[in-house]
Amino acid sequence: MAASGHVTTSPDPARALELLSHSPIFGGAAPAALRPLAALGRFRTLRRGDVLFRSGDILETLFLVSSGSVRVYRVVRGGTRELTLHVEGPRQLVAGASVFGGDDPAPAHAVALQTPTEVLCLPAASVREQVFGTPALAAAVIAALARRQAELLARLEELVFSELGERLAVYLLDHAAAPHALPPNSDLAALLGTVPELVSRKLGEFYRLGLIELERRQVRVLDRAELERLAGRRGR
Amino acid sequence: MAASGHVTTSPDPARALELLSHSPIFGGAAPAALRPLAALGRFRTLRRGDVLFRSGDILETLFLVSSGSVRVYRVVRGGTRELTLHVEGPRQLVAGASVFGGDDPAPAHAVALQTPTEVLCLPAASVREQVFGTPALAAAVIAALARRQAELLARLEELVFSELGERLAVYLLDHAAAPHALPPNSDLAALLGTVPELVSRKLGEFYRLGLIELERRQVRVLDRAELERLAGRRGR
DNA sequence: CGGTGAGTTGACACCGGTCAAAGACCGTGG
DNA sequence: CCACGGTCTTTGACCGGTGTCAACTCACCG
Repeated sequence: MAASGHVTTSPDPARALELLSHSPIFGGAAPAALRPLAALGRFRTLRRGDVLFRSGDILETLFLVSSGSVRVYRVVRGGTRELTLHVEGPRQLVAGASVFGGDDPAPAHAVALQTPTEVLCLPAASVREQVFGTPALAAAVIAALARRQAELLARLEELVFSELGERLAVYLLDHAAAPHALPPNSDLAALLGTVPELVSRKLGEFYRLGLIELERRQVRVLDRAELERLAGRRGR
Repeated sequence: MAASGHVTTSPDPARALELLSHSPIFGGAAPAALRPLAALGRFRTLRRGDVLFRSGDILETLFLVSSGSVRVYRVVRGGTRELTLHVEGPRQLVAGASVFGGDDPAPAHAVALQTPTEVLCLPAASVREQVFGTPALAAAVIAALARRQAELLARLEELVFSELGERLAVYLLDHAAAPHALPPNSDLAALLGTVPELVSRKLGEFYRLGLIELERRQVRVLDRAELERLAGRRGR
């Protein structure tokens, strides 16, 4: 199990302000509006696999990734399957919808993907107060939520209507521009909405077709044009 | 094609204010904050099938359903399939995310489901100005977007991980508490993310199992307990 | 009475998931 | 240095749900 008992957090208002003012959400606000938030922030350092929160938790904290990355996912089918909703990197928000959406419990789990991953923890109540009272911040948060919603919609459509080969091709084109270390098949499966066995099969198939090169989990795209065709940048 | 050339709109500040102040989104604001919006609103009356907007339109209008209902859906697979995202009834918002999410084009189509359907059209720029500057409104809009996001998430999970029988059972339990006129199978298919043939099969199956009664498109639930079991309100 | 559209039903193909077994890789400890 | 154990990956066999195509029925309407 991930270490959950003992966590280290530390304040650092200067770095917090730096991070806040460079994030897409809070960047639009005047430093004066951000200073009180920065003073309340606590940095927390995680290792790969460490749990940020669990589905069902009542969140009183908003997280802003400082370095590393955080994977947000749901566990379904009685725990037999996982679906990764998104992976957030530096300057991105985690748990935005939960914190602002009333006091509903979190709908997903969040764990660190890398060692180290550092997040800035902000108390929800203060964030809300500050955001609602600052038009520029309110606008930015609303825009961020709207964008996230559009992403979810695209993801929904992809998962429901396109088949595995297409989704994998999209992934490869998005992530493997340069030679790239492939995540474990179980992670890929969670991302693509399937199971590790099928990821293995499809990768093998792409390899046999000469579309990619596979060497000890390093992939390289060989036939970008064909992959894009498979990815469904097709004209029907 | 739906009549799109000629539309009638009319202002009615008193009714608009009434509608706004009773909607879940704007209800939290002081009447003083809503009056300027109400003055800018225009009511528009639609018949079944009339188009409110199309995917790709740049929306400069926010819609609030006054009566009737509006279906928001995406067309996929080169036009061969539709997926209904949600159906909004009175006092509900349509196009919220698009209006607040920047100047991206609308990601979905919207048409009226009933005759008549009346919507209040509000100019996006004014709405934004008013919302961002009023903390109570900003909070309500953010909460609404967050809730919508949670709904989308649940829908995604349902569509990806549960099978058709479960989804149909859920639909029947949600919509056919009392005897109820079933929509055309093509509409049901769009709602459930499948094709009319399969809806027909599953309905027939439920009928043969004695779970529902079917008489000229009127359904009645006979065995609620069994339907709920099928719907996956199952343990674990 | 013929035409049109929706609903129904059968045959069939295919994708995706499950289970099980075998192989590759990597660490630890003898 | 090698043997061992665990995890991840690969592969085969198999099954079931879903989508497609086509034929047929039925109701409604001119």
